[in-house]
Amino acid sequence: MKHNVSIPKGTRDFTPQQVIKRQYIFNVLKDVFTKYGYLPIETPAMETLSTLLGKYGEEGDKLIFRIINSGNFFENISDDLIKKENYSYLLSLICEKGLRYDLTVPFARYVVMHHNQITFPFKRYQIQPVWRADKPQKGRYREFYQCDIDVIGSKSLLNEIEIIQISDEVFSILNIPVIILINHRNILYGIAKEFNIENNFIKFTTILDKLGKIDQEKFIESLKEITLDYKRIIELLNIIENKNNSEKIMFLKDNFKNTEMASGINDIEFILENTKELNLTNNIRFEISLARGLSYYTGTIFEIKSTEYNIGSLCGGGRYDNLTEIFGLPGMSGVGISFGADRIYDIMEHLNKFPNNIMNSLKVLVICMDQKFIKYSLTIASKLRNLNIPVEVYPDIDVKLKKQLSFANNKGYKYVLLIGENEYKNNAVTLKDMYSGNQQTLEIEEVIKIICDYEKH
RNA sequence: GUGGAUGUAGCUCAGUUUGGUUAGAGCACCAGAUUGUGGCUCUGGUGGUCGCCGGUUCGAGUCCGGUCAUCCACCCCA
Repeated sequence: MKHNVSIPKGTRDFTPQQVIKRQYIFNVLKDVFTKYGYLPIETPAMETLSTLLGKYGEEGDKLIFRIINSGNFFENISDDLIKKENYSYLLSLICEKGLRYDLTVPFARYVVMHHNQITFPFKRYQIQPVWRADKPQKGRYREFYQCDIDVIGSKSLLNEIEIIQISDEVFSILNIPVIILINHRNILYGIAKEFNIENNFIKFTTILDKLGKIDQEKFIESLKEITLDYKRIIELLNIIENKNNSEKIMFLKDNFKNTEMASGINDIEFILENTKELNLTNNIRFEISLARGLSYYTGTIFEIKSTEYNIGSLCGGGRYDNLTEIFGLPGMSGVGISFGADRIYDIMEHLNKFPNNIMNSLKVLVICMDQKFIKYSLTIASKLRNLNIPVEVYPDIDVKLKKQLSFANNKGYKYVLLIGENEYKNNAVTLKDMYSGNQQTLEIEEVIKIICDYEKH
């Protein structure tokens, strides 16, 4: 039978196995976040467009899913308006909401709306799906989960350090080797200023971001578009590329004397210095080509990548000074990072990083072989459940035993309890170990003991 | 938005180069070998408008045109 059903492009269903694995990732994240004093919040799937638009740059605005108004939204639209072909204005009349694009902007909105109930500095974590109307491909979905932590109301660089520490801890628990990339907007700005291209700053950063990703010729081509001085920039980048963190810092200090550069370097130096003795599992690299597209970042910026599998970045974040100002609350500096749970999942699946015992929640299947023993079977199942042992009772009594055992086998059950005439008469059950194939008829107390013993190791 | 690839059974895919009886395989499913015993093995079976529309032809899964969908890369990003 051909059934013609589908789900929207870029979205996915998750099987029980996948959900369990995903929950494992979420739980690791929650545990670490909680350990550092972060509290959970949740915000609605949709926000008003005035909250969302203009925060993610021109490209980002295009990728926001819009929700059409309910009811007869054409009611107030005259033919004249349609003839004028001002589509963006028309759109604004029939569409006032959109699906959230990330968790940082809704968080900023949340802080503004709730600031009189919040004690600052406020540390929150948030694990929820976001939606982007991107073209899907490997590691890119239209619906995916972000797991954000942010600290707002504190300018201290200790927050940056803590974020690095948390990231390192998360990825060492998940057993994914990563490299933590950091940079600073002021350093980028300092470079731009030196070459008199502050006017083209955003463009400059997006070009810089492609260093090493596209071939040198194309890179030079795009640099030419914004400055005639491109040779010096190339020269500079080539010098910097092979240096280690402290050499890079020295070099920039010596060659750039503007105040922005000085403050950026100061921050990076402080962060690197104070993470040195934290025994981090993963390396931090100061990467001056790291730019990040989101226009709201103003200070440190982060990105985390796997060193074993290329699937884009696993985390991205940074410091933003003015995000809440747009919503009318100035002077609230914040810093945060977002963990891409779906990519973390993909990488763990691909590199086989999930712990083996992750699917072990299924323990006992009860098979009742005749209607007469239903009460007896249910009583035994209850006894086990009272001891917190997960038990499933096969519901269709008259299904062949062969099929029920095959069911147990396919679902990975460790134990099957068989209940029939013999067992009932002797007030016992037959315990079958599906792994070894052995079985014995025992009193219920003995069975419980065996199952509990197994549970312990 | 630009470029490349792929659509055949529930799933993974062969077959398309060179058109030719009834379109195959593995997995999954059902039945049996085994009426109170799963996995392994063996035997048999169910299951297809070959993405869709049109064209060429005596004849199209195969050739041509269009269309839709999916995947990959670029862009950007988690």
